[in-house]
Amino acid sequence: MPKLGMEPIRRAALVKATIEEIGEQGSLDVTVARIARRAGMSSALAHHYFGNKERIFLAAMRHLLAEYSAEVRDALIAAQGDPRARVAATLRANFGPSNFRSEVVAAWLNFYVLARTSEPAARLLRIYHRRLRSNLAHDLRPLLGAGASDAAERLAALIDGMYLKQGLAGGPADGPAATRQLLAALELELK
Amino acid sequence: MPKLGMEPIRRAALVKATIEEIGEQGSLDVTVARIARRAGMSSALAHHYFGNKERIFLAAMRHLLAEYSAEVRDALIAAQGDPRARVAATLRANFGPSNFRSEVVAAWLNFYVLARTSEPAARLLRIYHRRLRSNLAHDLRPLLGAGASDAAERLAALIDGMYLKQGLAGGPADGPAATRQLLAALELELK
Amino acid sequence: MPKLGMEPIRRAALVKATIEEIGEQGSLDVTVARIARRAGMSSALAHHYFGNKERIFLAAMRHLLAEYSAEVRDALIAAQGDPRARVAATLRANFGPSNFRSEVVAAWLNFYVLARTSEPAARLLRIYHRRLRSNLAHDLRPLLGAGASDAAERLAALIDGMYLKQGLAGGPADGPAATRQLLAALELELK
Amino acid sequence: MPKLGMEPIRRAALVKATIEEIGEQGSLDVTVARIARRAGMSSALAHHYFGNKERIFLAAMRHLLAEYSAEVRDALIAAQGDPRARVAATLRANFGPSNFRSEVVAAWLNFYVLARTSEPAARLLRIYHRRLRSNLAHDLRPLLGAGASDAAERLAALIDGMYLKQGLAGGPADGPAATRQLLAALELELK
DNA sequence: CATGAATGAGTTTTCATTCAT
DNA sequence: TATGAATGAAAACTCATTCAT
Repeated sequence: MPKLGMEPIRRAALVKATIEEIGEQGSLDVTVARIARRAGMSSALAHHYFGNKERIFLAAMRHLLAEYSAEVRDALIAAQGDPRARVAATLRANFGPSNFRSEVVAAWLNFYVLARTSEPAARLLRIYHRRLRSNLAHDLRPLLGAGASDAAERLAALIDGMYLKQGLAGGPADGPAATRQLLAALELELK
Repeated sequence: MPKLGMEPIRRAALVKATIEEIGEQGSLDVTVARIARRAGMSSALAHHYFGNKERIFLAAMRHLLAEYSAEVRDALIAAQGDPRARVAATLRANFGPSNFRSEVVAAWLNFYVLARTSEPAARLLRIYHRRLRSNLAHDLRPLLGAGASDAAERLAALIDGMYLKQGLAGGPADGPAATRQLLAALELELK
Repeated sequence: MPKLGMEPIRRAALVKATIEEIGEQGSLDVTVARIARRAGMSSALAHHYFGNKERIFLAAMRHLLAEYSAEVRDALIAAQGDPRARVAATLRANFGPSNFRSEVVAAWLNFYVLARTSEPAARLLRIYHRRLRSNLAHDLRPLLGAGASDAAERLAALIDGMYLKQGLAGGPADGPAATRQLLAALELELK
Repeated sequence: MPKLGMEPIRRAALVKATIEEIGEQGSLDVTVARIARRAGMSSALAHHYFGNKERIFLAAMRHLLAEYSAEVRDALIAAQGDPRARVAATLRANFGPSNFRSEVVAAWLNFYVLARTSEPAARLLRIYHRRLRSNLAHDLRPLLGAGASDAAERLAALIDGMYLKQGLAGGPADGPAATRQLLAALELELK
């Protein structure tokens, strides 16, 4: 017997299953049928809720991005007003346990690929990119002045590079090591 | 009008077409039929020469890696013995016109994804990763001592991050800008 | 107009179509597409229900074997306890109208070939072989003692030989003639 | 440098390779390319000599049949005029080491299947069938009179049944055991 | 005599998506 | 709300066969 109010539950289950499936498979070549089975429903229902496969992927991306944003936001709140602490907090947030998990990194990498095909996916990724860079630049400005923007660019690229490295390694993610490297780079940027 | 000695010509044409196709499509979801057509032959012939699709991809990766290695090697020769010049040359080589072309970057990104599925692809990528890091570390050692290894890691990750950024941007690649950022980072590493 | 509970109907239709197709074609070189069309559905649906071609073949074999076993069983029941009547009944059952039809014989012959490639098919055929021989031997024991086993072997081989002959002839099967020969052989075995 | 007079050598090599390949593969699903490679030549050359695949198969059948006939003929010569000895010799010849080899049996079985598709193959097999039966009947006539024909039919079918059994078993062929059974059946036929 | 080159045609299998229930 | 039924379209891969050399 179908229940009322299932929609958000189903959608969340599908998003979760999508990320797990992509993470496990290491590729966007996952079938709607498998995602749906993992989420405990038929593929027809998955289509009912999302319309098509691309939209399932987009929802998963949005979920990851939202989780990521929340983690950064929390870190910034904790850092209060101190610019240097804020930059460090932003960097750290990228490698916290909820973002820098092996399967999330894998999904992330694949969404970069998706972005080459799907304009909405590209848009989402660009938003994330811009926001990260502008956050960093904003907090680096008082410390570095005109050079803040380039420094932000470098730090952001370094983060992405660390993700890529982790994506290639395949094993469990070593967040602390990555964090250490980022903080060292920050140190250098600040002389 | 079959001719003798076509094999190397056909193989090269297929490798070239594969990179172009992946670059254009922005995804590994390219068909052997399309690659073959672009290379001017039937898909059956492509299979005849490579056996299967994965092996076509691997040949394309090997080609890119070889091109890359050649560029780095040439740059190092030009830099002669000076460590600092050698590091700078290595960094520059990554963003030279033959490596940092839009379609090559796209192919590259996709090979990272392929590496999650195909062990041979992962092996190739790991070799490249290790070599880049050890090259950098070797030349940084006289300049930085114990910190050379971490610095090499950061510079290498920064390179990858720049590729990722370019991959996302999609437009024509701006090698000089990327080079500038890398040289700035090197400056910082060397105090 | 999809209906519920189609699975058993579809499976049965595919099994039937497979036997007909093999019988008509006289070879295992039948395509799933043709089988499916004959069964009134798309080849995709055939795959949905059976997974792959081999499993379609195996289901067809199992069907034939089950039909065969049922016919033998019924004949044995009718023969009651009398050993000689039981042996005769077993022999007759092999050439009854449901087993000794031209297309069934053709399918049978092809399953012998399939058994050389597919272990599950070989297993099925071995079971049938063993069962036939042990049934015969069991009922011949009281009549022939130690020689029962060899006699069973001969009668069983004779049955197979008759199938082979029919398979080669190609025309409509002449069950009564085959039965007559088998019963004559039985006569000889029993002196 | 191509040599003169290669034709019979090439043809023989192809026939041999065909039988081996079918025997090994246990199926007619062997490719011309594999047969040719096994015979040490290109598939193009195989086509040059035989025109098409079916004709390669037919040549292999003819070869087997000729070998078989020779063995029977030799046995009959050895048996001289004695009818009973001639029948026994004919039976024995079927299970001699050159005919009753595992791979030959496998090829044989597959040619039965081929005969359902290829009229020339069917013709060859019918000739063999008829000749075996008429040979047996001819020699049984002085011993059994009117019953000779039926007895010949039974013995011939028994031979085929033994081949089929061996074909299913798959292991090395046990000629002596089969011979023993055939001679026992002959014994029974002759009272 | 001999072969590498080449392909058209075909086959299995997969999958996103739709629809009646 | 939920799903089993159903399929069109596509893709990888295979192979007999042909042909120029």
